[in-house]
Amino acid sequence: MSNTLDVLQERGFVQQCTDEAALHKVLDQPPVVFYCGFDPTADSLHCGSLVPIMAMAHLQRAGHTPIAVIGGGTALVGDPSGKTELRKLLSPEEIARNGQGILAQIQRYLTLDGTRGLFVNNADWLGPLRYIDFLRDIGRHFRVNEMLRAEAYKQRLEREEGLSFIEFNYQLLQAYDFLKLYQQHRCVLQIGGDDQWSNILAGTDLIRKLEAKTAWGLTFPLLTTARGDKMGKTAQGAVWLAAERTSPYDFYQYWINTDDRDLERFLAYFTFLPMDEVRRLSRVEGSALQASKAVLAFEATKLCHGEAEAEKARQASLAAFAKSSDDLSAMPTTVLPRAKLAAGIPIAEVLLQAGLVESKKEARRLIEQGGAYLNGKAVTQLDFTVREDCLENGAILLRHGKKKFHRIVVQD
RNA sequence: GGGCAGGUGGCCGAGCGGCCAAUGGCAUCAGACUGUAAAUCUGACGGGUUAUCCCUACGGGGGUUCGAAUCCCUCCCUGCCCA
Repeated sequence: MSNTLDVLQERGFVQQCTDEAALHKVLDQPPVVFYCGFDPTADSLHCGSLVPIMAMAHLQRAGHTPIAVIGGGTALVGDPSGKTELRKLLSPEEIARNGQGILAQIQRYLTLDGTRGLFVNNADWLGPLRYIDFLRDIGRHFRVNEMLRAEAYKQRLEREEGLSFIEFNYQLLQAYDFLKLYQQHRCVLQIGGDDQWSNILAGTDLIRKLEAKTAWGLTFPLLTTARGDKMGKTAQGAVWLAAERTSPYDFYQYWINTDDRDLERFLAYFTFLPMDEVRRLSRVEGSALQASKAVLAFEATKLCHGEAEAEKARQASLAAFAKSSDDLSAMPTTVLPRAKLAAGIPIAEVLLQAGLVESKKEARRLIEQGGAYLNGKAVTQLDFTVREDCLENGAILLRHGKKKFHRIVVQD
């Protein structure tokens, strides 16, 4: 069996590593306890977080023990790494609530049963910290001149917004996390995005200084799409893992729309398909890539929402785009009272209610530009009224542009 | 604490008394082309019971003026230099 580090490397997960040869050796003897932190800045993770999650899953599959650390304490401070601006601070209540949501999502990918894997909140040990004690025990090990040289701070230092003292402390807290996890769980590896590199090093340094032990760090490349956009962001906002925020259908569509150039990387990152299969799927050319993208979309949706939801999303997608299915049930749907429809509703109103436009002015613009469709036909009249006779098989299919669909059904 | 320079629409960045809902770039959206991809071209791009009418908007508040993003006062925020 190949070493997990080789697996991660082959799949493109490794950007930097503190000591590759040594880590390779360590990972030959599972279980190695490792951790990755997640910011509870929202009640759901978005698909950018799938990179660390998948990396953790690969490590767990190889017999290692993951600790998912929810940054309940550090989120009170705010990580400046790689950020160009100061993040707004969250209340402790918000953070606690967000942590719960995130835990549920991570558990779809990892087993965190207390034995094979753990879930902890760093607020547990950061909360009770006493400032003077912390300064004396931990603070003394940090050189400010050294910290200032870290890439993570450099950007902010050079920018106009500057860097506040609270943010500057973030690195100490994250290093302290690593130390605590080492002391409590013999955790010897931290993984994270490449913007975490200096924070991770701060942790391994601290463990060396205080425990005279070696710990390792591993970072992933910061994911951007071929176009240079941040992974998981669309014009409509982030692609969330929570079904209430991004429906399985929309999640599926996100992956279907992957840029050709990203396909191979994404298959490697976001599915568990063997690399031979990944390469085979990526080798095809032209429109045949669409079928490969469908595999990516299905696999990624299956991991996040389960096979049944993935299948429904696939059917709805086929129904909308390829007409080779008639199961539209997974498509985002709005229910209207039959009486209201019988009375007639202006098309702009319907588009607005369906969430396909954000204002009536936008609806008007869309119609004027020929981008509004009702049951597959372009709507040309600005004042078109939607009535009961628009129902086809009990539903109305609205479309914004080429690929944003929404279904309207009525209820008595 | 003192001095200087700044805070403009999702971002960058012009404007410096009326012609400003605010030049330009990026992003976004639609159309054409296509493979639910990319690139390219064309158009749109604050909101409102579509009106050449109203509302909201140039860090917050107050003021001068017929009229302010533009001038004055004050508060808040940021950077640089000095302490």
